[in-house]
Amino acid sequence: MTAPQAVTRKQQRRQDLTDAALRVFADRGFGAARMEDVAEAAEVSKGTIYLYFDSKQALFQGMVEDRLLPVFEAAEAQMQGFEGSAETLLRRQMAFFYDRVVKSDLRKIMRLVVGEGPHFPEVAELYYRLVLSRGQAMFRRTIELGVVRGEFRMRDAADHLPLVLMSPAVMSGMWKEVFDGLRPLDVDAYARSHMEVVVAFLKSGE
Amino acid sequence: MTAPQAVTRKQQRRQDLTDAALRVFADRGFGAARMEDVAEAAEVSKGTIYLYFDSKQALFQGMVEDRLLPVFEAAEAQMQGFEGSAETLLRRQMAFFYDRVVKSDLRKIMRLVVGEGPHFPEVAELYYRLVLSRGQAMFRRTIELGVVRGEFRMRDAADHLPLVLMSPAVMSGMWKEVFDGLRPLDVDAYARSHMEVVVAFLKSGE
Amino acid sequence: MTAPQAVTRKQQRRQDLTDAALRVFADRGFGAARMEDVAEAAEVSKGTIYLYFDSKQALFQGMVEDRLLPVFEAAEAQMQGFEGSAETLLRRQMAFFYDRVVKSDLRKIMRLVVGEGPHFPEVAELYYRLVLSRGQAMFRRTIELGVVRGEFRMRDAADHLPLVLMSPAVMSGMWKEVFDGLRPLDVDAYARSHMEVVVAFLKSGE
Amino acid sequence: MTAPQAVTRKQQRRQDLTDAALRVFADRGFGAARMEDVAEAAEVSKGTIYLYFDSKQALFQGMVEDRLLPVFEAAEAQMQGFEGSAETLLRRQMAFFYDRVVKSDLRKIMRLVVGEGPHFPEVAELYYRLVLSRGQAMFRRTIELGVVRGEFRMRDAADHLPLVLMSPAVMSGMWKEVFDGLRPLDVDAYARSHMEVVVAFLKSGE
DNA sequence: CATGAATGAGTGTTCATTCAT
DNA sequence: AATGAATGAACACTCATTCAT
Repeated sequence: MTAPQAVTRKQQRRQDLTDAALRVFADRGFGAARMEDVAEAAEVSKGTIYLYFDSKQALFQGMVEDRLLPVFEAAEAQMQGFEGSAETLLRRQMAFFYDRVVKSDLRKIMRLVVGEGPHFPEVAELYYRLVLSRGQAMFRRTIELGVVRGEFRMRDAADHLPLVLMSPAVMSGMWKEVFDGLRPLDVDAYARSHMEVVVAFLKSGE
Repeated sequence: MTAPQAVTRKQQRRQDLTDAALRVFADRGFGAARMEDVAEAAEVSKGTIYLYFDSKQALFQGMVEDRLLPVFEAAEAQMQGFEGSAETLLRRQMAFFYDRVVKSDLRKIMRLVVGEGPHFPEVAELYYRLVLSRGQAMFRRTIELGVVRGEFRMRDAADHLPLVLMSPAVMSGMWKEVFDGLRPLDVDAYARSHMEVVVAFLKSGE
Repeated sequence: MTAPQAVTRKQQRRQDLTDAALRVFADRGFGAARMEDVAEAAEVSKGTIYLYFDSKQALFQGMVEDRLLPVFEAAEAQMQGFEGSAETLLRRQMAFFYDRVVKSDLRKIMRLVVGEGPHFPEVAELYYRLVLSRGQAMFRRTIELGVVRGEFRMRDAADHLPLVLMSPAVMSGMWKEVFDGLRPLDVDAYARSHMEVVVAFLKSGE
Repeated sequence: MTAPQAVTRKQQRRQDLTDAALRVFADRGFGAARMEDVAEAAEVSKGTIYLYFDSKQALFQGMVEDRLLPVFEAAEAQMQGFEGSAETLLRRQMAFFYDRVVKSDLRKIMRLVVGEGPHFPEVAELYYRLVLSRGQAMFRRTIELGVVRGEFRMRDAADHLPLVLMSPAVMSGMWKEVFDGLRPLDVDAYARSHMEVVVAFLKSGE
């Protein structure tokens, strides 16, 4: 009887904790974040965190994982059975990344991965597997689709193209986190410039 | 009598310390780095660091500053009096960034700035002023030169172009630091792809 | 449920800590006393002290305050509604000071205030307000009572009399703390001499 | 040839150092005083102190000793061959103490001895031997002289009288050091009250 | 004699983690 | 499950002392 509710409640608590953890880790950095800060932000006591996570590091990894998983499910769901042009798909994919990552608090995770990744191999590995590897594969398939359909030019040695072409989006997320106080970035205008570059390049030939 | 030697020795010590600091901060992150680790890496005692820097934070900031300053002097020196085509200048500038930042230990500073910048406003500000602001200005001047000379097409709303077009270089530095163990990146090949994209885009019209 | 016990326990801990602090600070002086010594003396861990006091200095001040407050409540309670002669009251007040301060560990606080007061303005101020100012006022009232009742002679310029007349008691406390190992002081005999001087002087005329 | 000058110079340096030490120790307390502070106050380098004193503790002891010795030579010199009344001698002795100790920086040493004495047995012992023991003996001889000459009444159990009667002078020195900021003390007026008490008591009989 | 750069033991304070309630 | 008092390892920073110059 109470089982389903209990499970729901437990999941809710876990989510409250990872939400709080994201805020606190992003604010202070992993090292300077205190478990008590996370507890306060989640409105629970210090000890409670340890009922859900084994350690500060496990909380960090759990937070990254919990936040990353749904986004890629959504990404792949959106692309399922798309029927339009390659350019439209490409623009849609880029817009998805800007909307769901750069303009949301997921960009904080992006920055945390860059900042703390080297000290948490599991996190770097998770991010690589979940985001970078699948993201590049999706992007590559779209480019190939465009080539096949004659929308885009064929390129030699296109191995690095997905990373090169998506870098500006990552950069914009970092900028918002690190330099926005010094020089605010208009993400929408920036994203339009970015898309123009990508599309113009893919269509260009000599 | 001892003055010239003393100055040299003092400067040498400071450089030894910032070198050690770069290694240790990059390895462990600012929070987890221990002053004793830095001391050991510099082969001095813990107390000695405090003869040169007031605090751990001052060491971090001093290290970033000491390393950033010479590179931009070199960059601007190299561009002085350049006479060739805009495309050649552009390629030279990008190659400079790849050689002197991405392929050197300066990329570690780049990552540290992203990771720790939000908690050290002075560092973010220094990096913005020294690297991002001047770097974008240099890049923009080159693009404008190309437009004036008829090598490149004129673009509307080119405000964000320098950042968009240079992002892949920054990304490659991050990748080397964070994900190279999972999937090694061939920076030279990547840089060629990057340049191809930039040049093809700038030359492309509708 | 646990509230009444919790309060008691918390107060008890605080008292254990100030007791330990008094012993350790008196033994070693504020500067040389180690927080770990206090923790050991109170049979708690180092960290526990910081659950009750913000810093070493706060512990010192809290200890002085906690110990000083009850004694002056007791002093003024004892004098309430006294009906006998001024001389009896005077002797009783002096005896109270010898019993409760000079012959107890409160004399350690007296010495600490002299030793550390200049570096802890709050402590000096607290001691002045709680002990010196109120003590002199009490003593002065008793002298005035004796003058009014004709037991004591009227004195000109009696401003400094309370301090002058009580100084020997303070001195005896210091002596016990500093010089007793070199030349032990018989406090009871000393106190009798002191009282004899005070009473003889107050009764003397020209 | 240079020997006498060298000796003089060495003595001068030692005196500069103990002067500086008195200021710094009195200001900060022994524990918080830094050897570098003393060096700066004496306008020498840190290392130089160790050419004159073996350690911080030796500096403290040397300072106390150097300052105490001359004062007692002066005291005993002044009393040599005095021919007047016991009361005049007594007043002169008390005035000497107020002038040379309470109203000079020697009162700082008095307070330091009380504050640090328990942790520096040699200092306490030195102070006891040089000041307290000889001071009490001098005072006692004067009282006995007065009794013999019929100026003062004979007292039973007069063992503690010198200490009891001189306490107010000590107290005034402490007050100036510790509480003068809270309530300034007029030492001259205080000293007159003190003398009145002592003389009136010694002359009083029943 | 004098210097001041260098040392490294020592200490106040923090905070992840545990556990009795 | 939840709490929060208690722990103790860890670390930034200080400063008495040394010694090469």
